[in-house]
Amino acid sequence: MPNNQEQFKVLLRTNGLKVTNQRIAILEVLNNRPGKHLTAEEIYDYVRKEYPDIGLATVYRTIQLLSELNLIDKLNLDDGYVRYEIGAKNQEDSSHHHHHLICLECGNIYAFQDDLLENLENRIKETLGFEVLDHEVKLYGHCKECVNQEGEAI
Amino acid sequence: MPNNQEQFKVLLRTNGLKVTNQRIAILEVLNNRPGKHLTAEEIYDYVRKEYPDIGLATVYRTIQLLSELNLIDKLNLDDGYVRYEIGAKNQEDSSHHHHHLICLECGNIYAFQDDLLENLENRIKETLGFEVLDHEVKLYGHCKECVNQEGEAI
DNA sequence: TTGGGTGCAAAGGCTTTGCATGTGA
DNA sequence: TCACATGCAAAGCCTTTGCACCCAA
Repeated sequence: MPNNQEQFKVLLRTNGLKVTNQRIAILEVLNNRPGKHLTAEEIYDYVRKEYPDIGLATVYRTIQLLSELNLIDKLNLDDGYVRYEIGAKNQEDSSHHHHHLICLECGNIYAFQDDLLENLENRIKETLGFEVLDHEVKLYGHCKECVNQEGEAI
Repeated sequence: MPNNQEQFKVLLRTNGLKVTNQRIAILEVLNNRPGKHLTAEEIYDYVRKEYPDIGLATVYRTIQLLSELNLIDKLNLDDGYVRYEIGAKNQEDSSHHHHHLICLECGNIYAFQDDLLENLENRIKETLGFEVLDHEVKLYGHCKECVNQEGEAI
C-alpha cells in the first residue's frame, strides 16, 4: 500500500508541516510491517539502517505526529514500552478498530476484528447514558502454538 | 468489607511475609475507596495522614505486593500514572473482571460488568485456537453528565 | 530566505533499587 | 534473635525538551 506515503505527504502539507526524509522513512518502517508492534527504540534501529544519523528524539517526535494524524495506532502492554503499528484504517480492510490477543507465553500479538462491541455500546448508552466513542480491548492467554507445545512437553 | 483485612493478613503469613502497619494502612486506603482509581502518589498522600513517616518506596513495594496477591487491580490510562483499585474479587459481587468507562471530558471512571466477552472468547478459541485467560476492556467517551452539560452549553 | 525540523545532550517524571536501620514473629 | 520490611536517597529508564544548526519550500 504505497498509497499511504502519498496520503501522508498530503496530510503533512495540508497541515503546514514539511515533508522530510526522516518522516517518510519512519512511516515506511511501520508501513512495511503491518501487524508488528514496534517500540520507539525498535523503530529507531530500523530507520537507522537507512538514515544512520537520525536521532532518537526525531523518532519520538515523528511517532507522536503520526499518531495525531491517526496514521499509526498505539498499543500499551504495560511492559514499560509503548508500541506502535500502522493504522488499521490504512490497511485493506478499512473497517474500524481491531483488538489484540496477547500470548502470555511467547509474547506474540495477534489481531482480530469483531463488531461485538457495538451491541454493548448501544446497551451502555441506553442504560448508563454513557456515549462510547472509542474502545480498547486486550485479551491475554495462550496462543495455538504455545497450547500445542504445552501438550507435547509433559 | 473488613474481612478483606483478615484475608490479607492470612495471605501474608501464608507466604512467609510479615504483617506490618504500613501494609495494612495501604490496603485500608484502597479498601475504603472501592471504585476509586488511585495513583501511587495519591495512595502515599492518603496513607501519610495516618503514617506521616511512611516512604513512597514502601507504597510502591506494597502496591506491587497487593497486586501480586490479586488484592488490587491495575489500571493504566496512558497518562503517565498507573492506577490501582481494590480488587473486584474482594467486593460484594465477586464475579470475575469488570470493565471501565472513561469519560474524555471530566476524566471520571465508571465500572460495569458484562459477560459479553464469554461468547467472544469461546469463538476465538474455536476459530483461532487462542485460549483466553484474562481480558481488559476500556471504553472511552462522554459520560451522562458531560453529555447533558454539552446540551445546555450550546 | 526562513520558519519548521533535526540531532545531541540534558532534563523530566514515574518507578525501582541499594543500603543501613528498624521491627514483627 | 533475625530475616524481612522500611526510609531515604540515588539510580533507572523511557520520553520530552532546549538549543543551535540544518534544510524543505
